[in-house]
Amino acid sequence: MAQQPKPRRSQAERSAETRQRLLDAAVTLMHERGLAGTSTNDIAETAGVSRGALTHHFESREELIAAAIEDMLDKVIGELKSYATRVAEGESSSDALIEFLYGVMSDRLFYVTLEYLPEARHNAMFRSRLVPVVSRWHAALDEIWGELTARYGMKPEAGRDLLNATMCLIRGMIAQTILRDDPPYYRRLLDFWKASIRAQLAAARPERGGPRIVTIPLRGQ
Amino acid sequence: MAQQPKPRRSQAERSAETRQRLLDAAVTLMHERGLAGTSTNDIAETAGVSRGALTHHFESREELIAAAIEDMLDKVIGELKSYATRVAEGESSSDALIEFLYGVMSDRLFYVTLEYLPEARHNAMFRSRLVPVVSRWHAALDEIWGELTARYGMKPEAGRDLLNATMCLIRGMIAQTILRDDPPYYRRLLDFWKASIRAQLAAARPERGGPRIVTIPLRGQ
DNA sequence: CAAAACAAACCGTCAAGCCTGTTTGTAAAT
DNA sequence: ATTTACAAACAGGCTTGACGGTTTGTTTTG
Repeated sequence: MAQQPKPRRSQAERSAETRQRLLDAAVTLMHERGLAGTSTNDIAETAGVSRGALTHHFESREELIAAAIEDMLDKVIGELKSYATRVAEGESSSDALIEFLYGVMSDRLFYVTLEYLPEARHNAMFRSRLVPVVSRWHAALDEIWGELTARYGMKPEAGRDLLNATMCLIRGMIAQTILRDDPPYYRRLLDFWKASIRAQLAAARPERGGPRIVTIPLRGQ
Repeated sequence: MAQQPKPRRSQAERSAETRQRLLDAAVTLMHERGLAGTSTNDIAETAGVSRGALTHHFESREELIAAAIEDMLDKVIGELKSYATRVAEGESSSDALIEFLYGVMSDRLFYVTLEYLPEARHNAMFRSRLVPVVSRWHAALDEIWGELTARYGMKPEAGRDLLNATMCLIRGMIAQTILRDDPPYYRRLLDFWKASIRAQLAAARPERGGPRIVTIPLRGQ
């Protein structure tokens, strides 16, 4: 009942906002109802625009979904790059970084990923559409992890192994949460992993040239 | 053009075979075309039976899919139990066991799992329908892994952490293969992990009661 | 600066296709 | 003969992409 919110936005503004509302709605619905449970109708409704507007902005449902995923990933890449500076300045331990990555992935990112992975697997067009963003995402991960391992004088190549293992572990954990609801299980696993990484990083410190010896922290008691 | 294959099978035989053909077709199609790309029509056609036969055996598409998943899992559980005896008799190293698990998961199991995880996440009925089989699957994993860790005198609790990490890593790796086609990446990661597990098991050998020290194998050169 | 011409954004309906579950009918086993 | 297994036709619902029409903003012209 206030004044009508029509401060004469420019075409570009109107267009950008509508487009963004559609992208956000698509990601939200993919997360909440799944890709299969998300029709273009649902997306338009959630975005608060007509289905006509949706078709005006996106050639097909597939293109909208892909654009929404790209948008989501680009935002997360932004968060990552911002966190990376903190890591570079030594303000983040490996423990904190791992928690950060798990947080980012389990917030929405990997659940949404699980929604579209099947489509990506069976639809080559869709998959190629996503490859560039995914590469940017991987590059951002390499970058932030490189900041960490560099501090420990670890060779980039060896560091990347730790990153890949860490990310795959996190992916697997999140997939597992769907059929196994057991928070302590995941807490414990993540703590175990943080300790492993800590040990590996410590072992990389180039102090003596001899064989690398490291104490493995006790787990689970 | 041979003789007609109608040696007067019993009802139970006819029924069981048709049912099995449907289950097999469902799993095959889930793997090849994805869950979303698999209609009951497709399943009946692939199974070589009519859609009427399908509806006769399964109340709904959802029930058929669930039954197919259960069947697939039960078969894999069988393979696992059979391999477990080999482990118990010391005929399998940790390296071999990890390769075996990766092989089982990446053959079809986890790709099919990725197909139905979204449905399981959003459909509570479907999820509860699967929980019992999934529990049996986890129990079989615990059993086979227990055979291994017991040989090293590792406490079951600590051993389970290694199993969970191993399985989650494998899950994450397989999910990753969809958007990143890079066999050396996965080969390297798995080798890295086998070495880690080897070291952890060796460290668990109860020789001295002192702090556990273990050499970390060099990676990547 | 004002009006006209144009372009872009947006809306709502329609038709075609597909898919699932139901119902009705036939063959095979007990 | 009766029950079970299977087959085929049917009906209803949902979804997507297409299209004609309307509103809003931008550019050109007098």
